[in-house]
Amino acid sequence: MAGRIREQNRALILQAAERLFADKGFEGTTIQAIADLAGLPKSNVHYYFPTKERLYRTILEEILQTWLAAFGRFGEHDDPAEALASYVIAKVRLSFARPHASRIFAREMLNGGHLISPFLEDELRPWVEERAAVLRAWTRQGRLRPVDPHHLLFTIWAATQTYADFAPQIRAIEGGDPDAASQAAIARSVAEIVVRACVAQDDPGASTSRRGQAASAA
Amino acid sequence: MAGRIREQNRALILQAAERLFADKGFEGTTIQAIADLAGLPKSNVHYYFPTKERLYRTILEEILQTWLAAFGRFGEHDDPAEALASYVIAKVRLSFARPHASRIFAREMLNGGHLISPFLEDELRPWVEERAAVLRAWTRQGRLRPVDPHHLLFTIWAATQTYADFAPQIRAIEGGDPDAASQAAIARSVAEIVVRACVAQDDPGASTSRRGQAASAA
DNA sequence: GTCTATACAACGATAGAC
DNA sequence: GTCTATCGTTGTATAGAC
Repeated sequence: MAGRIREQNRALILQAAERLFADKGFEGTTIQAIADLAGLPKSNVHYYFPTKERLYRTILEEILQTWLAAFGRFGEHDDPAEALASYVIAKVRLSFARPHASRIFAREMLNGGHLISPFLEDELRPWVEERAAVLRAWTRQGRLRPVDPHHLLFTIWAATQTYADFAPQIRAIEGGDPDAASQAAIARSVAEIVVRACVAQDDPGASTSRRGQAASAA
Repeated sequence: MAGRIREQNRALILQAAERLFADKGFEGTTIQAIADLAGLPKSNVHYYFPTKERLYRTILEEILQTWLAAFGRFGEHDDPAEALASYVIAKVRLSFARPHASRIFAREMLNGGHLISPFLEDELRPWVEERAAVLRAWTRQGRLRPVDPHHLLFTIWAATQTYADFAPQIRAIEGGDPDAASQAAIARSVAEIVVRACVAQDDPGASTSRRGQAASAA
């Protein structure tokens, strides 16, 4: 069963490469460093992935799939507070669960987004338009305050991904990396900010999210 | 007056380098590319800046100074809604005015923050503690809802800087880059989200910011 | 399938003519 | 102060032995 070794080595390389691409970027990562971290000779990396760019794109595509799967699919008939809170919480969880993926995605944006523009146009944009329609419907129904749907989503994405992308900043202010309990508290904190920002005060569903989740300050 | 040429060439190099470092990162930027963009031979870059790292650090330090100057200095006796809104608006303005600076800062974070950790510890952290004290005081006075001060600030930073750092994403969703009027509308939108999220409903100062700034959706 | 040796290109940096 | 030529190093990728 030679396929076993093949699978395992591929996985080792992908894992090492994801971490290094996240930490140092594409140009800052050498194949030698990937090989060292994976515990393999340099040539083996080239054996499994013909070029550095091919390896990078393999990783990037897996990340985009993960991103897509994490998008909430809330609809017009969901409860606004609940739907938004659970979306925010899922996104914060993803930032803590796969910080390297988040940072590779962030680097792709900083680099101009050329490699992911098909994703942005074909996947993200339609998703945003659907969600914006839901948000506007909620506003018409008086369940959501009038808020620009696009900018609300931008704010949610930014606020949730900052815990992965700007981890050194968080670390410097909080005095260390958050443990599992803190991560859950952070997710609630951010969800609370978002819900408070836009869910109508007299919406019955909002009451559950408005209470008992006050800040647990450092 | 040979000093004139010196100043001008230095400025040309710094300007070109800031843009390229923002677009492609430190490793992704070649001195040749900087020289080409500045309209100078490669050797001249080395004449004014002995090493690539020296050039990079010069740019980075100027950015940190700009960042520091943009920090709002709101205090306990300011109006919460007004103080937070003007801080958010100033930060959004800075993102649009100096997107390259923002993206170099973001890359520094993604790279682990090693070069800016003194800044984070010595400048940012004390500023955060002072502002957190103000936010807590406002909450005690009943002017601000109980919200985790740190996470509120993280959210503000992330939401404002995303317009520089993740510009390709904004572009893909909005269908183009925002003009001056759109930039002002964006600043108000984000400020509104932040103010609504945490300013107490019965605070008299909040009423001005709560009205008439509804979304101008795309 | 795995590893060693090496070709080839690109980059940062320097020396030295002007 | 400016520019040309070049050195030394590093990195990707490949060829070929095992």
